[in-house]
Amino acid sequence: MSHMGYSRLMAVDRDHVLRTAAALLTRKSTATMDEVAKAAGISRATLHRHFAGRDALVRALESLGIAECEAALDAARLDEGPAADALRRLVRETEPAAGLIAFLYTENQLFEGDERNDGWARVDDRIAALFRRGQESGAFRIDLTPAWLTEALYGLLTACAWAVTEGRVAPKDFTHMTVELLLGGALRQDASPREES
Amino acid sequence: MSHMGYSRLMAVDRDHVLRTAAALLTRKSTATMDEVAKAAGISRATLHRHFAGRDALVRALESLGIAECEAALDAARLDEGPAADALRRLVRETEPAAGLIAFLYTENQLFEGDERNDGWARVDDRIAALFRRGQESGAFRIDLTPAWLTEALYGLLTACAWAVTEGRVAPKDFTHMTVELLLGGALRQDASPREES
DNA sequence: CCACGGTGAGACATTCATGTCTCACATGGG
DNA sequence: CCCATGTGAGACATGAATGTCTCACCGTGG
Repeated sequence: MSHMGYSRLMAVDRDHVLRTAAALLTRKSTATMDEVAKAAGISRATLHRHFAGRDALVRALESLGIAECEAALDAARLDEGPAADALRRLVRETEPAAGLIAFLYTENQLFEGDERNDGWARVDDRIAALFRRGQESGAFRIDLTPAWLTEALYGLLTACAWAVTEGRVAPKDFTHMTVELLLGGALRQDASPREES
Repeated sequence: MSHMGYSRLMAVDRDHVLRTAAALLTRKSTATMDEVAKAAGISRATLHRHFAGRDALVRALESLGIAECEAALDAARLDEGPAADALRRLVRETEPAAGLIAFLYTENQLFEGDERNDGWARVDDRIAALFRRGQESGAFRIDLTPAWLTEALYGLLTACAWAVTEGRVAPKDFTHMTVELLLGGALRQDASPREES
């Protein structure tokens, strides 16, 4: 490990492969190992040298996703300032990883019987703690449990990531759409709605 | 077609098979045709007699899901009364089909290249029209587009359905958690939050 | 210059879900 | 009673994705 530079025939960058695979599997969750290798610009043999199999690749993606979530959690400084602002920062920091999170959130249904990566428990706990803090400070309503708000955050991130890829939401609106719906909901709060019908 | 009654060895009820398959695939989206047949109490041969293949089964489930959505849309009477109340009725009517919707919402990623069942366009339009009506009446905020609110509804239904199956949300709270988050968001509106930190 | 490590390409066997077929059997109607 | 229909069980072939292996090649470092 002296130069860190690499031509197209040098040692494969594990991180580059993982991020390429994440980008591909985000769009097509059933992509073949061959397609993943092609997307990363390497051969299937080399891909298999770095990740023993598809399971290992998905597990590595899971670890990457957890790491990115924790990095976003760190960068958002959830303990500082109003909980609502902390949540806004969290969503903003999470946006680059939203596609990967969407893939893992829907793929996790496959790991039902197996042992669950306990990294998710750590991430879930930190997010739930933010919602709990907001409830205790009086900023968040208490009839929605922190566990549900955490799941709702995952769900909205996933929905908005897909909506962006399908062109239903503009990429620049990702953070606004996600965080505003999660925080304020669809109802207007400022004005009294005029009755209809 | 005289009696419509059937013993356990008589003609298989297509609707029963579909609903059993929906319930199974909701929990395990990768279930094999053999597992689907076992769950429905029939043999794989019989299952294949009714649905030419897995694709045909998923398509039939898609049609069932669209039909249930349209039935819920009809029952919710979206044109009557305040839009917020109409949305509450819609979520309540949709709850029984939430698992199936969750399966289709995540499985639809697989039908990217193929032709899309235009039934979803009808459902999407009716839901988006509800949100638009709410915006025009002044009840819903206008910075969240109807298309995004529609996607968010799907996403929250899916997230809440999964949260219920995983025990993170009580089944009886399904409608409340979903509709209250979608309408009101996480923030308290009545009281001014006391500042923290 | 040469040996070594990492890679690409391809062949090959394996596994698994699927699609298809046959046969035996139970039920219900004529 | 006997036949038609629909079913269950199982065998079989197919296709796709995967896992494993070999071989040739290239660049690096000695």
